[in-house]
Amino acid sequence: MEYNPQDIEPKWRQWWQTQQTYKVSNHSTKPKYYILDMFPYPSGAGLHVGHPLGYIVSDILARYKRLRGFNVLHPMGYDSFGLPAEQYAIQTGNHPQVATDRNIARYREQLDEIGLSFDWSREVRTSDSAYYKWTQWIFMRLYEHYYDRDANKALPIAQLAARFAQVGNAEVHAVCEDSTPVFSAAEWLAMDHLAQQTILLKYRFTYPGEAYVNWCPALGSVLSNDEVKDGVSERGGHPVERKMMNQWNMRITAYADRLLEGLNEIDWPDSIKEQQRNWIGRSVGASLRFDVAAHPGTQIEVFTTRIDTIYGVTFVVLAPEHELVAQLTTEAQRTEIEAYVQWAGARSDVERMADTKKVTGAFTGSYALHPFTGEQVPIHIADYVLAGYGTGAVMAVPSGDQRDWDFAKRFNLPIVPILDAQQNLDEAADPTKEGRYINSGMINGLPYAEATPLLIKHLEENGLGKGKTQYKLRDAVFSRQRYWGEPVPAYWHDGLPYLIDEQDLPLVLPAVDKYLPTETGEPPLARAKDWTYLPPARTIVKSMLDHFPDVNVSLQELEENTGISISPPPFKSVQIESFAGEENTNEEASAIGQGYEPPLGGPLELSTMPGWAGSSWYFYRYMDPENDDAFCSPEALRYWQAVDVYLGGAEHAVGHLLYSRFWNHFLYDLGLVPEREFAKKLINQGMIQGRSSFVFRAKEQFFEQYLWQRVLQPFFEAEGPIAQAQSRSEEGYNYDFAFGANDLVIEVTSYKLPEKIERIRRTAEADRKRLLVLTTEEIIDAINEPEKTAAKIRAALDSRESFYFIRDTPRCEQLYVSQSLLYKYEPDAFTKLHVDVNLVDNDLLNVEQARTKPQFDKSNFKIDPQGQFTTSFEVEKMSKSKYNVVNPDDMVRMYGADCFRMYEMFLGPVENSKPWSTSGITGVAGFLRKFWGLFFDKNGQWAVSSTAPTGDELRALHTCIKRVTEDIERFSMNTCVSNFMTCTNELRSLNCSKRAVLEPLVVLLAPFAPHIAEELWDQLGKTSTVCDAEWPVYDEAHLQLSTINYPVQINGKMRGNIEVPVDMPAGDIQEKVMAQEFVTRTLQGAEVKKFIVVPGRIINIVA
RNA sequence: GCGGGAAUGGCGGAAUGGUAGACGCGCUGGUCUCAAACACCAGUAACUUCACGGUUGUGCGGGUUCGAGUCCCGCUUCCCGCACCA
Repeated sequence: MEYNPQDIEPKWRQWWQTQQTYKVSNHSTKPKYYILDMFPYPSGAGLHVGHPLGYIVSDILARYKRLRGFNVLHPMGYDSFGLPAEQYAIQTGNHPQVATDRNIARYREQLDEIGLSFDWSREVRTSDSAYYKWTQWIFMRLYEHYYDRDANKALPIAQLAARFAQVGNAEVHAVCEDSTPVFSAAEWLAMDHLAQQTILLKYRFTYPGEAYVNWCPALGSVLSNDEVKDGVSERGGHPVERKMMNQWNMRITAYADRLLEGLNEIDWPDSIKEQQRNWIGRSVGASLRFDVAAHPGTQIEVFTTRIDTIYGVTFVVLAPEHELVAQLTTEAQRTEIEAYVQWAGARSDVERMADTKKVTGAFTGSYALHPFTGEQVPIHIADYVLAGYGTGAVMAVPSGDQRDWDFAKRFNLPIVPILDAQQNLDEAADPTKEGRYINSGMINGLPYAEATPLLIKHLEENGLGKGKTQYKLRDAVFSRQRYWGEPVPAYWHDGLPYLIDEQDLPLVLPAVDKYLPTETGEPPLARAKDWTYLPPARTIVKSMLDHFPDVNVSLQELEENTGISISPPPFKSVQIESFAGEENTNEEASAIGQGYEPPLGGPLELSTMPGWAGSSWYFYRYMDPENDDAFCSPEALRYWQAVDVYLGGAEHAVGHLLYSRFWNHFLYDLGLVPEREFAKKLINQGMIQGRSSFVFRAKEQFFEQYLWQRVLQPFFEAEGPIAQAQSRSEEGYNYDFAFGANDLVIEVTSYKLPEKIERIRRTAEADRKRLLVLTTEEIIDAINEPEKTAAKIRAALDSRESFYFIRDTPRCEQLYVSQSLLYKYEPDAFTKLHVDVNLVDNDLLNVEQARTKPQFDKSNFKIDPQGQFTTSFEVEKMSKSKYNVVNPDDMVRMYGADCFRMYEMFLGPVENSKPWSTSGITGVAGFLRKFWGLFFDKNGQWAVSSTAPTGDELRALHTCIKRVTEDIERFSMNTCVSNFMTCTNELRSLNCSKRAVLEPLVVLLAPFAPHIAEELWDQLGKTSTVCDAEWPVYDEAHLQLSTINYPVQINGKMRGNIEVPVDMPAGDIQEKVMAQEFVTRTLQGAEVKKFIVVPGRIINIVA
């Protein structure tokens, strides 16, 4: 029987499906193991060969753990809300669900082909209402909680309100907005509901608020910081501007410290942890206030990490947007300041980032009073001070900070040295902390370590400021003015948001007529009819009342008269199954809302949630995907706990991976999940890049004046119709002519193409411009279907853009077609493309056969000297827009899924990025064929025998078991494949077809190449799946040799080898080694100072 | 500028401080064949030698060690992330 993956693979995939081999139960006595892939956004482009890399790694791990006796949860789903589907909807008018469903179907098809062991019964889709019901539910829990600094965890907002009623907020240590006023218990109780709720919003984890946000006009939506790269939107690359808007926010800053600490307990790549630390950007320093001369009562608060440089302060700088700018500007300076503020405001982020070296600013005319010396220092504004960080104001120390130094130089402000270390402040600032302080009042003569605590103490004792920790992390903007996302489960009344009743979840996306913002600029949900919330009992009663206008009674009267409350309770207590061991109580809930009639309803929120909402908790839904009563049952959570290994790309470092940790910490505080961190181990798979192909077009001018007039025309005139291929060189260009006079193929090679030839990416745009681009595949088509191709070429060449270079694509690199061809077309004579001149046998030129049996005579082809194409490809991110996508389907069709899986693993370490290349896949294909060949004789007959294996055979097997086991454990899949190859080669040379050796090998191979393993397992006579076999254990005894081959070094240099029995004593070994010819020869009588035997390893003679 | 990572044949890449280059691709030669392809066998770091062998060699310069690709110190280059964060 011959190995033919196309025969066996679909058969077993079908069998696994009908057997439900991959279905996982939540009830098992086995230890659990949860291995998770980052779920994909199902884009219209489908999967490319880069996507499955991580899925294959996790699949191998999942299958391996299963063979080792674990109950393995290995699910997959789709992050199916998102912009592309919506853009498609805007363009076509179809509901985004349509595109989403279609894309998911395509993804599923492709994923299935690879033989991945996902339990599809647990699939989740973030855009399913049964799923986003729980996204909304978590949103509601966030709204109902605040962060308590004393408890160091999230607590119900009702408890906070209760404490306000007892002690006011001065004593309460809770995370809130800086602008929150201080009030006493009496003041709190005197506030009306509206005022109280407004205060509470400053504490809630999710809250609407005015803030500077990244507004993207092209997308018509705000974006979070991590969705903006280099001043443009990550998706689409549209410009982004800063704009003050009212948005829902997520108070992630409350967890800044917890998120930092948590990094220490998880096994994630250093780069990811570092990126997160960076993003959170904790810096410890002090905040202090400067009084302003001639403005009693006005203070400027600044933050500094270098309070030790306080005596070097010679001016103060405010951000142009700072709220005090207008007040502090003197009449004399007003014109200048206003002009500057306007100029700075008009600058986009891109511009600001582009010239950070340019020093700009303006003087307000006012002076601040130095808090330690009382000296007057000028107050400037400048856009190097950011409004969004710290207080938007800095104390400028030109001697210690380069930006302040630059500014001082530009505006002729004094620079005062403050350290006695040799400072050359004429050239640059000195940011070091070396030496002792001078010109520094109370800290003169002290070093840095002593000065800082002293100054902070002084600040705090004199009420000038305090030690403070500042973060770069901003609260995350949580609303998007888009359609295709989770509706925010809140409605508005009197300018305040209210949550809808939990019973009304999910709040389903309404139908709209168009997916665009309204004419007045409101989000698409404003187009929905009746996008208004009425609590359900009221909805019914009200509609009844509406239906019977004769019944002249209001809802309120009805409630009073019947005694039946048809309103939902104003605050719903949260039922919590606590994993943290202590119960959160909601007893004090009555403290708010007392004597207050909740609003009957109101217009629902028009914005939707951002893409990261649904992906911040999906790993729990897989544990219990059908549950309609909870996002996940406590039982399921207790069993599966958290993700053991999480696999995905590094591009989510500060987005998804940080938000998920935030939500998880929150859910943990509520006792809803058992672990602080949701993923113990994270592995980033490297990106597989694409090779982008470019076509070259001769510039028309070049063709007319140079190529044609000076090269081609004289050539034709001299030679007449060309019968044979010829070459000619001219000014650094080589032209190889291959065809007759009228239809001509010219290969042009040159290393100095650029100025005469333009490079064009092979894109839709290029095609639209009717540029003729032929791939080698199309050339092959041209032979098979000359009419079709001729028509295409004719159409293209009818235009003036008639001359093109044609380039092969990486997909066809096995075909020896040279890299660039230039066609000229004469309409009258053109009938057929004579590519066959270059090819040996036309009949064999279809792709399928060309793959298995290349039939070319290489000598007929132009191949570049290095055997590589020298021009015109670049390694880039693989992407549909770059026209460099390689499809896994094609690979699977050509070589089979097992081969594709193993080849992807064989490419190199999982975490490395690498360009995709198919060269080398034949090595893996050959291995599979050889492995298969161990089971069959030359005639294809089953050859497995029950003979007892020899020591060599057992050693080959057990070496393989040992290495593969160790390598899987450390995620070194590429060396696993090597080990299989080595073992197979050895067994082949030993002619081993023994069951005792091959059977364990099949199990070993099963995680990597499940199809061939299942087939051979079946042929070995097994009735149950190889997925449930037992992982073989290696036996050290089989690895032992009777002799050891020691390498012998003399003075650290390898000189030879010596074979000694395992049990030979060291003294005898030395005697034997010294007698060796190569030893005496190299030593030449030199005295041996030391004789080192590292048992089992090496011998080193020191002379 | 700051932070993280990397640098090994023609290529992808292997090497708990212990024979550098496993495994594969590519290339060269051979067997088979009318001839090719497939397959199989052998070779393949560089320099040197008829050969045995010798010398050099893991980005560069030092160091620790009997022994360094691996550890330490100082650089260079490249990739990734952040970037006027006070």
